This record gives sequence, structure tokens and C-alpha cells, in this order.
Amino acid sequence: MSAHTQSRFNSTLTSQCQNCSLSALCLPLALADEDITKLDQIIERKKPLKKGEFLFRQGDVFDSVYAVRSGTLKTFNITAYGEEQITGFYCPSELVGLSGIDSNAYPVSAKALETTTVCEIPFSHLEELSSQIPSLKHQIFKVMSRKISDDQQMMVLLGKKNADEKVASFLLNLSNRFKKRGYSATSFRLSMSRGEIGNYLGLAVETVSRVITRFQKNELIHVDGKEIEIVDLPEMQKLVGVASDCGKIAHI
Amino acid sequence: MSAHTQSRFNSTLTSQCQNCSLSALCLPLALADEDITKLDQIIERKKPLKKGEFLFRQGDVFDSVYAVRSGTLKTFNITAYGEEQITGFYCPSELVGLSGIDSNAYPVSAKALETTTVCEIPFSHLEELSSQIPSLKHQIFKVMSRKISDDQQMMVLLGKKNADEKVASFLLNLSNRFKKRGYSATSFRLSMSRGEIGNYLGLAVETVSRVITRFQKNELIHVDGKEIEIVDLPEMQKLVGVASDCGKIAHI
DNA sequence: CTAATTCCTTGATCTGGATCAGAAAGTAAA
DNA sequence: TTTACTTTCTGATCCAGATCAAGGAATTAG
Repeated sequence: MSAHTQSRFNSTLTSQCQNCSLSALCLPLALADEDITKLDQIIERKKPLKKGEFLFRQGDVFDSVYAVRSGTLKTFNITAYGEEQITGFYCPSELVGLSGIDSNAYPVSAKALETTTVCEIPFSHLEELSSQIPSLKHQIFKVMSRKISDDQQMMVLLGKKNADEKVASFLLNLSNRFKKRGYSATSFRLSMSRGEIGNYLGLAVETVSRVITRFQKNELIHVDGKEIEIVDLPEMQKLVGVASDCGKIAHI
Repeated sequence: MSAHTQSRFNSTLTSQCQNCSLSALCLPLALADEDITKLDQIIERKKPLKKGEFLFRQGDVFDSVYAVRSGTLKTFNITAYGEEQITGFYCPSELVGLSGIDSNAYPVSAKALETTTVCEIPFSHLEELSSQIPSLKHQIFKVMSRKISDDQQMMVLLGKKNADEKVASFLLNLSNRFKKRGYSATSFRLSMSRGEIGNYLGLAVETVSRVITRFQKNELIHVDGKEIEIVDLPEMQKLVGVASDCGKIAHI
């Protein structure tokens, strides 16, 4: 038994990518079994973060990216005036920390919105391994590329959409992410507060609350505290703008 | 002489990374001479785009990323209602098209704001080469990571800043990019219209015009059409918020 | 359990920036 | 050159969403 395996047995969590229900969505996607095993060996399962605990803080030295296993994280900046600006929410299978590669420091903080477990992937090891496994390297490029285009969609949302469109986009985005993981696309629980939603969308809390109330009144959704049910999905999609997925649009 | 070299000699532009004044900012950064030569061999110099011409269009199959050699590009989405939303401006040494890797199609269009030349870097070749040259792979990771954190700063701008802060941030951002390339940080020419600035910043044209006029009245800048001179750099920086570069902020 | 916080909702009011309108200055085509 | 178009600027008006205020619901602490 290698020292490495030893340490794995000593850790509180010894699950593996192979057994992980998220492997088809996460980095192991598109890897052969033997390559998954290699990836598995560099990953450290960490003990759960409690609500409000930090995974890393703005300015910390960058060493790892993290895959969310369960729970939810938010990333945020602190602006010049000391206010928080949330830049993203992270659900299971999603990778946090990629923005730290360039400057060798995390440019944002990451905090747990509820009890959250993550897989720590030391980046230097991941980079080495990606030299041996081209499909892993390609997968990393894809994840980063995806993040870039998602963020650009977010810029469109912040720059051009009104309050209704913002909230509808947000809910449908969550819906799609739940669906991808095999959960209900129409019925889910928000792990973030109204305030955090508003912060993320560039809206006041009161506006978020009013829009959600109105959506409920118009029978687009049903709300019970943090529980959301999307009642009229087509109408919600119409609100967001059918063409929100780009490809469909004719060239100009 | 290989077929490849042959084709290079036939092309209108045969300059090389080695001679390129941008090599210290662009992908060749951190590469050994022999590696630059390898990179050089996969790069195709394209004939200049005229103002208004497309480099690629939203939905086109992704095959290459492009480094801007001279001129400026904008990337944009077309929203559900057919309006344009500009997601970025690209200056010499900057890489366009990275958001296309994930879906194998460009999720945005790229258009020249003035006569612009680019180096085309076929991504499949770049990816292959990055397996042989770890520092090249690392450089690509860094460029993508940088793009992610820049976009997140843009999200903060769009979500939290008022019109004055947006315009000031925009001008200082351009200033920094000119400076990095060895040009004046305080005196430069805007290649985009007021309308494009407003579109990018989530402001109406009229607002951009008014803010710029007011900045001039308050002797922060001097404006002559598209020529900008930053007169009071410290005051402009104060406007943007001194802490706009993250690292300086204490943990909370 | 109660008390203290924090979160959510609703109403009333205010305001920064959008929108509308039109003049002036460029720019380009003819 | 004139004509047509685009861009920029400025003023007047309007409104979506922010802010202020306050009561109720939910969580958390003790």
C-alpha cells in the first residue's frame, strides 16, 4: 500500500470519482477508466464546510481548483466601498477557483451557502496530469471556455435585461442546472437568500421580492419561502427571450 | 521546403512571432526561442479586415482563436429582440475566440472597428502543440483564467457601478491596456463610437456623451472627438474606487 | 421556551439614467 | 460641390427600479 493510498484511507471521505454520481458532468467526463483512476489519485476530499465558512478568500495564494460535491457555494468580490458583489453560484459538479490561475491568487472569495462538500484538485498536479492525458487537458479547456461564455451571457443579462427578465433568467438557469444533474427542472429549493439573488442580478432585495411575488400572482411560478416551482415554463422562457441560446439567430 | 513553409511564403504576410513587437504580451510570452518557432509554424497571418468586416459570426463552427496584431475588434451577441450586446473590445496582443472551445461554435460575433490584422491560430494545432510544450499549455490556461477574472470585474461594473464609475473604469481600463503595449497611458484614440461604449457599459449613448462632457468640464480629461487625454489620473482612479484591484482589500 | 437577529414582503416616495426631440458636426457617397 | 447619413451633443420629460419605512415571518442563540 503506497503512502498515498494510506493517506486516502485516513481521510474522512474516501469516495472516488468512479463511484461519484457527478462523474459524467464533472472533470472525469470523457476520460477512460484508467485515466479516471489517475485523476482520482490527485484529488483530496475535504471535510464539509458549514454554512458561512470560506473555501478560500480573495487574495489567498492559488493552489487548487475545487469541484462541488454537494451543497452550494457563492463567489464574490468586495468593492471599493466594502460592499459584496456576488459573481457566481456553484452547484454540484461545477468547478470553482479557475480565475486564480492567472495571478496565482484567488481574485474572489468563495463561501458556503449551506453545508457543502468539495473535492480539492491541486492545480499543479492537474496540470501535470493533463500533459499525460490529452482528453483531460481538452476537458479543462472546455470547462474554462464554458465559464467564459456563461459569464458573457451574464454580462448581457446585467447590461440589457430588466428586472423581470433578470429574475426569470436566473430561475431558468438554476432549473437547467438541476435538470442536468437529474433533478426536477420545475421544482427546487433556493439555497441563496433574496438579498443574494438581488446582489448577483444587480437588483435591490425589494425588487427581487416584488418580481417573485408578481410571478406567483401571474401563475408563472409557485413559491413557498425558498421552495420554487416553475408552473408555466413556456411563459417563463418567453419572458427570458426565446433566442437566449445563441445559435438560433440568423446572421446579420 | 515543406508544403507548409511554401504556403507561408505565398501568404501576403510572412512576419513571425520572433519579430513581432507583441510577443512579450501574447502567447509566445514565457516560451523558449525554439518553442516560439514551433508556435510560429502553426500560425497563419491573415490579410487585414476592413472596418465593419466580420472575423467570425455567432454560430460559426469554432476552429481557431485569433491574436489581434493591429487595430481593434469588438465581440457581441444579438439578444432576443435583435439588439446588439457588445461583450468585449480586443486590442493588439489580445486573444479572441476562446469562448468557442466548449460548444465548438463561436457564441459571439467578432467585427473589426477599424482596419485590423489578426494571427489565426488553429485550435487543434495549438492544443497538440501545448502537449509538447508545457509552458505553452500553462500560458493558455493563464490567458483563459485572466479572461474569466476580467469578465467578473466587468460583472461588478455592470451590476454595481453608476454611470460616472462605469465610464471612468472604461477609460482607465483602455489606458492600462495601451500602457502595457508601450503606448501613452494618458493620451489615446477611441476606436469605438459613443454608442458602442454605451452598449458595452449598459448605458444610453446620451448618458455616455453627458458623462464625458462633464469629465471634461471638471478637468478630469480632455476630449477632442475620439481623442482622449486623461488629465487628472489620480482623480479618475479615485472615481473608479482605489480598491478596484482586488488584492489590496483586507479579509472580512 | 423566549429573545435577538436576520430575512422577506409590501407600501410610499424619490431619482439616476432612459427616452424623446432636435440641433450641430462629422463623414461618405454621388 | 450637394445630398444623405451617421454620430455627437444638449435639453426636457418620464419611469423602472432604488431607497426609505415598517410590519410580519423565519432562523438562530441562549
